[in-house]
Amino acid sequence: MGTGTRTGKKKIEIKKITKQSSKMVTFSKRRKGLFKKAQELQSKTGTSIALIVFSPANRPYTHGDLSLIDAVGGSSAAGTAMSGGGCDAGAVGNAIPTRSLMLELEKIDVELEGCRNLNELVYLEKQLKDLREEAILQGLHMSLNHPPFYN
Amino acid sequence: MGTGTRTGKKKIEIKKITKQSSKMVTFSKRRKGLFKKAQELQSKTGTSIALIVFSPANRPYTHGDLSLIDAVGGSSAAGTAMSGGGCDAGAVGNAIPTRSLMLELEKIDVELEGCRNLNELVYLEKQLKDLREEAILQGLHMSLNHPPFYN
DNA sequence: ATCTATTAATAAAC
DNA sequence: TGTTTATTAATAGAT
Repeated sequence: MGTGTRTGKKKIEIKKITKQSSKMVTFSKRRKGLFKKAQELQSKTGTSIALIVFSPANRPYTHGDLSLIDAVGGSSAAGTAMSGGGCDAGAVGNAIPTRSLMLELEKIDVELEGCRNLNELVYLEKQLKDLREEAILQGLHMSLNHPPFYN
Repeated sequence: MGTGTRTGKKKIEIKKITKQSSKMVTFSKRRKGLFKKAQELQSKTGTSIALIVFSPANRPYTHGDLSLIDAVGGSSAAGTAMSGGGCDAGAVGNAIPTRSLMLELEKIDVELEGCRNLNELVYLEKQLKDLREEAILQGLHMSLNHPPFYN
């Protein structure tokens, strides 16, 4: 340890990432790892999984059968191109169930996060309200119809 | 001890996963690990995740913002740390500790996820607005980072 | 449930 | 971007 500049690996620290570049790298690696874990769980126990992860760039990555989420949460359950798959879908752009609602919601969410003044906040709240209202008008059930959760 | 009966962990064992009980144990362990990974990914990269896992007994376990899919929830709070934002008026120490604010936000978030009708949604939006408004009045930066989970 | 040998994940460097 | 590797974390099998 005493010989000055030694190129080598440092110890791993679990902390929040601040650098954007590092964040992207970490996201890629860990997203891959998470999906692998999910797949292993399915394989070993024969269970079903639905998983969505939004990248820092706000792109959705999916794994498993997203219709399961519809079954549990009661969203619009739109038919999808990838219907009921069971494998990694990778980046899917907007080709996911309830895609338009999700994207609108995510937009609001992102805006909220960057909100730095009240006017913007009020505007975003209104956006959120409108979105949900529209969802109901479209026949989206607001109530959850599922067995008890165990988290 | 070459021939005696030795209790202890075997190094190599041909695994047969046919027992139901073993499957249950494995599911419990790995489900926990998977959720932890998801939490870490959220925490480190500030991204949003929705995750559902069905147990062998067909019970749903959820993690993250399921509401992202099934309706309105949000508050996934991917934050670009406190870059940019304008400064507040004068040197006012954080009258509202960031931690307290985080906790309030988290409460709202939880409520939103369980929101089942519009009235509740509107109420929660108001709660969110009030919270943020108060934060500004207290001289707190509006660029919030989220506390996705507490280990 | 706790423990631990072994494997897998991964942060940093290249 | 991908590869390597030191180190940490996850976990299967046993108690």
